[in-house]
Order: sequence, then structure tokens, then C-alpha cells
Amino acid sequence: MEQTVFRAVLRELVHCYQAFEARAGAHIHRQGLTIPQFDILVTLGNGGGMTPKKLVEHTLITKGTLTGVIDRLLIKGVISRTPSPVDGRSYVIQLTPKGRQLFERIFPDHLAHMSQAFDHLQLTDMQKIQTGLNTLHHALKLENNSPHECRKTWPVVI
Amino acid sequence: MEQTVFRAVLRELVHCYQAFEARAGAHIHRQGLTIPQFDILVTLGNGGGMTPKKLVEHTLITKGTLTGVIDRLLIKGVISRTPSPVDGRSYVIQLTPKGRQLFERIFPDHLAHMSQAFDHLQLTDMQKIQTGLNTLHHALKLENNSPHECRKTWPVVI
DNA sequence: CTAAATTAGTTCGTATTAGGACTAATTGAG
DNA sequence: CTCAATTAGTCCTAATACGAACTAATTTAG
Repeated sequence: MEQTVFRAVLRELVHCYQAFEARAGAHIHRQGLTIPQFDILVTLGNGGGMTPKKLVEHTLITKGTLTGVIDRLLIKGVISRTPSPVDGRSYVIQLTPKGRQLFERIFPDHLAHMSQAFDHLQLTDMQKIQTGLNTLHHALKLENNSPHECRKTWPVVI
Repeated sequence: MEQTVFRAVLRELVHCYQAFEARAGAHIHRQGLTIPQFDILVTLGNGGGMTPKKLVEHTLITKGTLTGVIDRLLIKGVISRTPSPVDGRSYVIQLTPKGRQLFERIFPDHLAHMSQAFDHLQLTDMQKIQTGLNTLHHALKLENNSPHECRKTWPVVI
């Protein structure tokens, strides 16, 4: 395979991702949240209360990091953490009323902010892009030989 | 614009990027380097000696972070840092012989490792993907209204 | 030329990241 | 039931990440 082509593809991929992060991050930071904090807020807002384990499965955050993110969201008063009634090792993380209010205020805003980027794109173009990304994703995906555990699901940031 | 479509595109984008990072990172970590350290090594290997300012322009690393990355590469003995002959505020960062040897050993390996992912893709598919990514990149790119300064160039990681 | 503005790098504070060690609770095998 | 293996969360370390404050050197305005 020609090196030039696949390197160009990967560079474009990185470019795209950075543009996405910059755009999403700009809006999220304006709300006084970090991206991981927003990720948790949105996951809880759309999915209801859940354990840290579920949060790890549904977001981009590893369990070691999650503890700290949860701590800071607790301080902000937007989530609560209560012992699980069914598992003595675990907890249930939920939005507080303040957290739900925050979620309901900023999530629609966030979608609107992000959708602006696509205003002048045709639907068919986007479907082509999606197909291409899917192909690329499967090509890049590490097979079972990976020593690390893989991300299970997609981030709810968007 | 339909929310479903653009959200699906963005999710795929994130997926792709993570798969890329996992694949590249797996190889890089096996060489005992972190991704930013590898980024610097490759930038210097392909571009010759340069100032920290140039390194920031050519990589994904911000200047505050760069100091630490350079420190750790100095400890590893793969780069040198000498005062700039033309600007008393600045330095020239260069690969040491050991660093160049490391670069020449792992960079071709890295390209080979990454190119495996594309082995079963057609050239035309990749060109379509590249075009799609370029469109997406331009759509997502923040305009001049961004308060933060934007990334100037692409990472040399690949 | 001299004061002001700019620039290059460093340092600092807060947050995140991965991974691994650790604790406590739960589950499974016999 | 009882001990071993698993599992859920926490804590720890090293390395980033970003932005802001800071120092020193350079450039620019007047």
C-alpha cells in the first residue's frame, strides 16, 4: 500500500477530530464544564441514574479517572452518589434537580451548536462520510490480539 | 438538519479516532515512548533540529506541556538542547546520535504497523474517505471567531 | 536611543489520562 | 457452608493538557 495515501487519510482524520474537539469544547467550556464532566452529565441526563461501572461503559472515561470526575461533579452539586441497594460494593450516581436543570439547559444548546457545522452539507454527503468513516473505523480497529481492553460503546458527548 | 445524521457522523468520527489512537499507541508504547514523546522524536527526525516554538507549530503539544516532554526526552538521552545562536531567549532541540538511531529504527516500523490496517482497502475507497474527511474537517473547523488560537499544522505522529 | 509591546520558554494550578495496586463485597466451586 | 476467584471502586504514580502568570530577551514606536 502506498504510504502517501494512508498517511494523508490519517492526517485528515486527526484534523477532523481536533476540529470536532475544538468546536464541542468551546461550547462546553463556556458552560463551566470540562469535556469529561459534560460527558457524564449528558450520559446521566439521557440514561437516568447508573453505577460508575455503567458510566465507564457508556463514556470515554476509565474507572480510575471517573472517581475524580465524580468528585468534582459532586462538589458542583449536579450529581448525587448513594450506595447501591443491591450491591454493597457499588453506588448509584444520579443527577440532582440542579444537575437536571443544567442538563436540560445546555444539552439542546449543545446539539444546536454542533449542528450548525453541518448546515451547508447535503444529507447524501453526510451519509457518504458516515460510510467512509465506518470503513476506516473497522480497518483501524485492533483485533482480539490487543492487550488492553477496548472501548465498549460510544461517547455520549454528542 | 436532522440531528440523527450528524450525531451518527460524529460518533463514527470519535470511533475512528480512538481506533487510530489505540493502534498507534499500542506500537509506540511498546517502544517505551509516550505518544507526545514519539511525536517530538519523529518531528525532529524528519525535520532536523528546531526550536521549541517550531516544535509546537509542528506537533500537537502546547508550549507549557512541551517543556516537560523535552525534559523527559533529555533524560532518555535522545535529544539535546543548546542555546540558540541567533536568539538569546531560545534553544535548538536536536536528536542525539542515540535519538537518531532510535528514530531510524522505530519510524519505518511504525509506518509498516499502521499501513497494515489499510492492507485490504482499495485505493479508490481511501481516496473517497479522504475527500469525505476533508469535507467534514472544513465543516467542523471553527471560523475566525474562535477565542483560542487554532492548531497550525498536523501532527507528525503519522 | 529609550520605554513599551511582543515574544520564547518556564513554571504553576487544576483537571484528565492510563494502568496497576489495593480494599471490600460478592460470586462460584467443591 | 467455606475458601478462592471475581468484581466495583478507590488510590497511586507518571505523563499530559490547558491556560495564566512570570522572566528574560528582542523588537518596535516615538
